[in-house]
Amino acid sequence: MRKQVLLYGLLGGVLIALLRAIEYRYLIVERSVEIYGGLLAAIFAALGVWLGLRLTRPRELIVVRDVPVRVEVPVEVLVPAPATFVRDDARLDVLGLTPRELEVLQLIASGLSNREIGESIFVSENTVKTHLSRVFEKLGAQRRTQAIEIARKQRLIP
Amino acid sequence: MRKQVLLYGLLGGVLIALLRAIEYRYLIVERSVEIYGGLLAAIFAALGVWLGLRLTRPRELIVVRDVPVRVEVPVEVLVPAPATFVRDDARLDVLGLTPRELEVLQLIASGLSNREIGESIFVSENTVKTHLSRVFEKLGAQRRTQAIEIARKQRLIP
DNA sequence: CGCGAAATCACCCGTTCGGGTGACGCCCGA
DNA sequence: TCGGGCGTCACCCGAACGGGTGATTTCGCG
Repeated sequence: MRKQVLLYGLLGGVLIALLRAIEYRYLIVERSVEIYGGLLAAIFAALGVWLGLRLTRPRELIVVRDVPVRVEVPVEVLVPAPATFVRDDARLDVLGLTPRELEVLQLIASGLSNREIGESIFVSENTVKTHLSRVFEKLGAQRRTQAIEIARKQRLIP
Repeated sequence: MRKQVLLYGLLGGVLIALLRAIEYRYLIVERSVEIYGGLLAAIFAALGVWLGLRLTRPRELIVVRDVPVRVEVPVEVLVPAPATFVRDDARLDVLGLTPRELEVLQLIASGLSNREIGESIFVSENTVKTHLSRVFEKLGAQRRTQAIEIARKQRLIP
């Protein structure tokens, strides 16, 4: 943060110096308003581009990561804010995915095994397998990883 | 597309006219270089902001969907382009993932089986399994779906 | 030169997954 | 009231997967 303030200050100083230089030269070389005007325009256009991008770029969030075993200290990292996910319900409809099927689809995408899914939604592992079979059939997938990828591309899951 | 060309052309004309006007006024009101320089600067800064935003805003794509059997007419939908993915190389380094390991990780995320991965990168299925074992170990995953989810959260893969 | 990291491959073994089949209860709309 | 969709569960079987061990080659770094 402080670095940014310094940067802006420095930039301002440079610009002022630049303007002085331009004005000074103008006093020496007569009738060159067009040249220096153009130069000025170009400089500020570039500045505008930079500034516009800088001010409107996606905000960044501080994210505390899931800490794996081998790391002792929690790590904080700047991450661009993700675009909000909007599920394609129309797509869901044409595929004919039922709510339950979508649910297990989301759960396999989160990395759970069939057994874990069964425990988390209180059904037997066999039931989970049945749901998944239908999901695979409807999505045209042979593996769960493939189903996840397909569903993601179709915007059924984040 | 043609509309944009026209727009830009029009804009250019306006700018030229503006410059002429400024210069003209300069001939009348003496010693006001600073004022008109500032004006010029402000105008082009604003132009720069607008242009920067215009040129770098996320494109929208026309997506032709995979058409399932039950739909008679192909559907086209405007979808905001996803924010460009930036891999967290630092994170990659901390975890100690080798390039080859990252490669197979990306391939399982795309839904391929071990055999298919082996065929696509011209190594044996056993080699793929070895790479994957190390990936799981380094990511702390038990399943490939879990590895995918973890890697995604850590911004190692899109 | 030697050492270690990376990449490659093989084998074994147990678990998980996917496909197929069959069955039962519930509920909603024709 | 009857059919069909949905959700639930079970069993079998073959394929895929994951874990473990061991081995070889190559390459860069000290």
